[in-house]
Amino acid sequence: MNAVEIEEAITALADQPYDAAEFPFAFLLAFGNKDTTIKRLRAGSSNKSDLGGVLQANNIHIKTCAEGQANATLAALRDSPATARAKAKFILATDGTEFQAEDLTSGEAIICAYADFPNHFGFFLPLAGITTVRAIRESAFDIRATSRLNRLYVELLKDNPDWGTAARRHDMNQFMARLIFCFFAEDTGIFSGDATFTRTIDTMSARDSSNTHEVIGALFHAMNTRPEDRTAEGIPRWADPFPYVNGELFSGTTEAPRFSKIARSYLLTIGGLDWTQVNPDIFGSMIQAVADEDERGALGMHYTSVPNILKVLNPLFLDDLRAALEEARDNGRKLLNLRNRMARIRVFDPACGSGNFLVIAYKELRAIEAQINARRGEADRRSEITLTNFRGIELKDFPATIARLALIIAEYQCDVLHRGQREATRDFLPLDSKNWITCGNALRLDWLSICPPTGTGVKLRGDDLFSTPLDQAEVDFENEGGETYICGNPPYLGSKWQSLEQKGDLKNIFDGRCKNWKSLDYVAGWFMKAADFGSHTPAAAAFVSTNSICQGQQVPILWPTIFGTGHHILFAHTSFKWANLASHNAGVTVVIVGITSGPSPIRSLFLLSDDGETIRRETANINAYLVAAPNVEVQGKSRPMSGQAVMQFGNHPYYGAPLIFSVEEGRRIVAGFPQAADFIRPLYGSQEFINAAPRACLWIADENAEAAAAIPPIAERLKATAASRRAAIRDKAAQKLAETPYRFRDQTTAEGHVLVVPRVSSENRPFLPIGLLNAAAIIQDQAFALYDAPLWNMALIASRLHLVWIATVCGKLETRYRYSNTLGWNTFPVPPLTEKQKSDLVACAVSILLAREAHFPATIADLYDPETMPDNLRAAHDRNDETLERIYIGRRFRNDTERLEKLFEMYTKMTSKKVGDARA
DNA sequence: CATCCGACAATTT
DNA sequence: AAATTGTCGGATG
Repeated sequence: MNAVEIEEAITALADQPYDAAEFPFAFLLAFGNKDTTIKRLRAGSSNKSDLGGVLQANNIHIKTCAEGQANATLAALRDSPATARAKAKFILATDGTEFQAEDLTSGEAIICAYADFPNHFGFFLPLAGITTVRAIRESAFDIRATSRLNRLYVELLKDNPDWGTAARRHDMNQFMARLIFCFFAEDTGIFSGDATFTRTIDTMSARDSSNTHEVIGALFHAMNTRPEDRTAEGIPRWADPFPYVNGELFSGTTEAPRFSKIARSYLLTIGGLDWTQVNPDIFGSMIQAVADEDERGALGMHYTSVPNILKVLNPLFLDDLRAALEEARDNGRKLLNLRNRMARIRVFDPACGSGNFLVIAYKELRAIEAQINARRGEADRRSEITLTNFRGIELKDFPATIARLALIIAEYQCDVLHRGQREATRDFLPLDSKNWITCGNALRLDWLSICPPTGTGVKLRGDDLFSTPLDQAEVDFENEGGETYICGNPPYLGSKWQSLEQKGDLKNIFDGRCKNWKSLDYVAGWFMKAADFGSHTPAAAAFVSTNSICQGQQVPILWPTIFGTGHHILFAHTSFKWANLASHNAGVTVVIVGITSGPSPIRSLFLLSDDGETIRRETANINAYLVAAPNVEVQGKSRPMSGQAVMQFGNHPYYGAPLIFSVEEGRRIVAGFPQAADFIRPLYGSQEFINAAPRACLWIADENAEAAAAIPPIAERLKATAASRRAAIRDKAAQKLAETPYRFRDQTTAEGHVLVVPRVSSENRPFLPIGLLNAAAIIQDQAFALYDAPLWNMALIASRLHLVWIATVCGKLETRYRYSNTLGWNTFPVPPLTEKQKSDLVACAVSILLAREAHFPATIADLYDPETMPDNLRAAHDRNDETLERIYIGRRFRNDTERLEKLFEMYTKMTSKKVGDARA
């Protein structure tokens, strides 16, 4: 169960009549325990309670009690020896009126009315195993509110299908945003004491809900009408206490959808929540799920945590402002200059979602400004930082609407925090009517018109007029001498997952500027647009991105193009795993890259140390691989550049899954038809090689096709292969291969021996897996093969030097090594080798093989486990490295940094010489 | 023809 | 549930 489902379940539980006997079980059920677990607890077999309650080991001790006994019961639970013995994390006591609980690990306690306990569900989330993401526990309110709003949204659309159509979706979204604003306003004092939004709806609308929409409509109408115009507009007297809000939020239609009885009661419940607790950055990111079928249930999928947002914003500009604040000390003049500078900083998020980057940036700037004002003795001064300087583009209407609202709420909260409730309320209404969040396709819109450069009057112009309502972003606003910072977390989509439209977006940006742009990730578009923006006006940009744009094939496509615009990498954060609110937190490994065309003599590279700490390193340059080294982009080559043997891609089955089977299956076939033995060979991909567990495959030469097909179990598999190839109707290559179902697409084998290199393998091993197999072995496409290659090639691949190269210039699968013949092997710089050097290396390779042999039948995975790697094997690798590195520089390298430096240097020399040759 | 990628995916601990 | 570690398909060059 995810957090939303749990919230729904315990809300339902609290709504039911209290049943003392059932409560503990219902409670545990709501937190996602399986029926069988509950059954066992009921039966008593797993119930460890010594007080007649319910005690689930390692989790919680619950006891219901007589009226008024909750406090005493909680004390008894705390003192119970069974609680300690079963290592309970929580204790809980309730009499159906009062509810008490304690987190025994932290000592945190809850005492509340029984009906209110769902408000504290975040407290108990560890019961459901949701502990890793702190933000969830700390934003229990946001989850509750989101989940309720979602139910209201769905209910309203059910009764008002026309509001769900494309034409009215915006009205619907704006309606929801207005509701949220009103809930927030009535709880935080933005509305005066008489303007109680929820209670007014409750009392003025009929219980049968028939006129709810009219009451809400009247309230919205009032909020869109100046006090002096209200009589003329016929605003009812009971709507009069509500202030004029405007701010575009209430302009346009004030019509409301019709409410069913259920929808009305949802509305009143949501209004009853304590909206002072809303956290705009978290709420905003979660609420996207409210209006999006795809994201519903996968709540918070694109949630960017505050620490991650700060990883972008701090090095981009906040650190610099804080340093300036530090430097200004109490110097009034300097403080004033800094405040003036900050008032003209623009933050632009061209993939803003519901605006959490903008909200955090705004809050941080306000915090710095508050310090300036405090030092200048102007603590309650009105802020110079205007919301119009926080701009965004968002594709979807609902998040775009919410982003504006989130900023408005953030502004109010900052005013309360830094200037006090009274000042905040006095200056808040009416809202500014300008729209500074544009709904549209960021890759098609002209960023210069959304953030016009200083001194010029660029008008908004969308490249695609149909997806860009022209009136949306007409904020004429020039920012003389101001700084612009672009930031965000745009969507990532690998080249073959993109829709035609998305491909078109990239074509629009990259076509004619670089070749092979079709292989770029969708996120590359944002970097390129940011670079183009920065070429027109001073700016710096930093995005969270999938790490693949800084790896392998994308590097030589994207980065020379970006560097060509005069940009460089200002700071970067190397790969770290993405974390979101989903309970199993799979997904993606990301980097953060900041670029600018301005001066930046010192550049910051952030890395995660082994114990998870972020380390900052200052360097003169950061290259496209996010390495502190000169710019190099390694271009794949189809032939080795330095005299290595040819490395081939393994044999691709190409829809030939039926050609592959287990070794046991192979034995069964041979047992029935001994003549089949001639056509069955051991098969090795990555896994099979690393774990010394080959599979079997059919391996049939053209001239044996008929003989093989005469064997029934083989014939069956050939038929299946032909069928699966024919089924790939759009793949021409597959259609052709259907005519030769007895063979893999490729059919290459060795004469004597073959060297195998897995395509993907764990990054935890100290050396790359490489091995020697006899000629019978078939290498499948999951591994590379060097057929009959001299063993000194193996010495190269087994070296630390080669691992460093592969780890840097090849792609990765998340952080796994992904070997590539074109990118990594063919480009690997090797000095010319003498026969003596070759035979020395062969000896090294042989001694590695012999060292492994001594541990037979240990697999590569066993032998190269960093914890348990045998000493003799380590020694053999050490000799290999010693021998090879002496060939390179006449001594051992000091460390991997030096190894990489040398390899990059050799590569640069190697490739620039090629260019020279071409000219000559 | 050859190959590089996956807001991953399957398996183990 | 978290940690570990590499399949498989197929568009792209």
